Amino acid sequence: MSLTKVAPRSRAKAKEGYHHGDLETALLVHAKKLISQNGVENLSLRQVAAKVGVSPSAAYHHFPDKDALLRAAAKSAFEDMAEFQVASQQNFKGTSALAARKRFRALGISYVGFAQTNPHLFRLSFGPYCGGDEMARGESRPWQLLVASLDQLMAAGEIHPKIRPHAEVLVWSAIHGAATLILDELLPEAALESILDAIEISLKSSGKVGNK
Amino acid sequence: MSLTKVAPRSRAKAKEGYHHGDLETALLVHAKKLISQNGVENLSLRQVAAKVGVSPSAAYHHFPDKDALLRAAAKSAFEDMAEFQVASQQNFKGTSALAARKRFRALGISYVGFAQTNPHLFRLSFGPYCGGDEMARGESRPWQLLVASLDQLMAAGEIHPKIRPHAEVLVWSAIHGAATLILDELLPEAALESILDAIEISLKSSGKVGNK
DNA sequence: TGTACATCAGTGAACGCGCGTTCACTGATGTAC
DNA sequence: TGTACATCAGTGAACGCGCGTTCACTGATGTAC
Repeated sequence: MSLTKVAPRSRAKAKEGYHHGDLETALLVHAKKLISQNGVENLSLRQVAAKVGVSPSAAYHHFPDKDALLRAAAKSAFEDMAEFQVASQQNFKGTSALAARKRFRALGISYVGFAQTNPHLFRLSFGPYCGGDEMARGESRPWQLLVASLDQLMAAGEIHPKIRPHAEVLVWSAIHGAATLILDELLPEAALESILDAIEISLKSSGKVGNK
Repeated sequence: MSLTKVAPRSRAKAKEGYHHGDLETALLVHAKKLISQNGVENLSLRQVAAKVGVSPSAAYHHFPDKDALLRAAAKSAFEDMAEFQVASQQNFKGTSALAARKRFRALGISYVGFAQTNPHLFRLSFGPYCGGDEMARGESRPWQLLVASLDQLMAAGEIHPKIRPHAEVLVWSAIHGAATLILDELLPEAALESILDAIEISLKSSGKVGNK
């Protein structure tokens, strides 16, 4: 419910031994751990506190309410996905068109892979607790990774200049849709390859379609 | 939790005046109504019963548990979307390529439109309570509408034969992703037009992409 | 048609539960002099 | 360095709440003869 934002507080690792050290981080970590096991809908503040080994009320010194913790967890999970994506790209170095395309595909495949490996965290990242603002403004890591990958594809001549401005939106939609539908078992996992092929075709073509 | 399926029971409109008449339908209708207002996460069986004007335990004569009601509601909401889509297509009759394309776009636009008009019902249709089976097998109404629209597009020469087998999957992913991301305010509503353009391009091209 | 009975869709009280949040508190840590 | 005090991150008991589900029940409806 509440719209207040999470207090920034000590981001740096506080020294251990002082009361708890860094309860905020600990709560976040364990919240994500429990969510990834049971889903957001089955998470309670008290569970998190218990897991961390702290009384239920302690959390209120770090988050105004449960919602704020969940929003922080959602944002954090989103960054986790970015890390996962970065790792998946590292096997494909170089500036060739081939390398750029392989990195691009790895980005999409890892997006879906993260969703499959961590379905509950993926669901958490989107929907009600989605931070929104920062991502809509293109400031999130996954978005930045996508922009960078498309820039490289463009530099390698794999994207038609007329299409480039719409590329992020198209790619994100198609991959996000694929991830969601595969998660819901509405599409087979194999569909992803077809989708990636189709995306590449769209990006490379001139952007003209028959008479309207 | 439970995996038991909803008892079929009297699908036909039972005569009013007998106890309740058709409590199963009434529960379903009011569950959807409440969900569309407050979201699934805020729905309780007791609320639904109260809204219908029946005791909380009455529901158990029609659904084994709350989960079963929610799954039935999810399925019903999905069919609602199909109705919404059908209505949106009716302005574009004819067998010309132009008409087929307009109907196709109307299908995508109405998908997103339904999501925006009924965000909670849209969210309900996918995710945890998604029936899965029937849709995965392509038996759901929205899927059938998509297949029909693509067949018409194909007949009108707007889809390259090599692409046709992958068309459903590509289109559904891209549109579903767009709907979800627009709902989460991660993409502007205007992005949909670009995406539809890109989809049409993909469908019409030959399916070949540079050396891999 | 009338009666006896089985079926079935409701009631309403009760259950035990875990939840988010509050409050007054405590005691460790940090700081000013 | 030592002391007095302010700050702050914890505790733990308590709150009121609405929840899903159960149970024995009731009374209306349908049915066999």
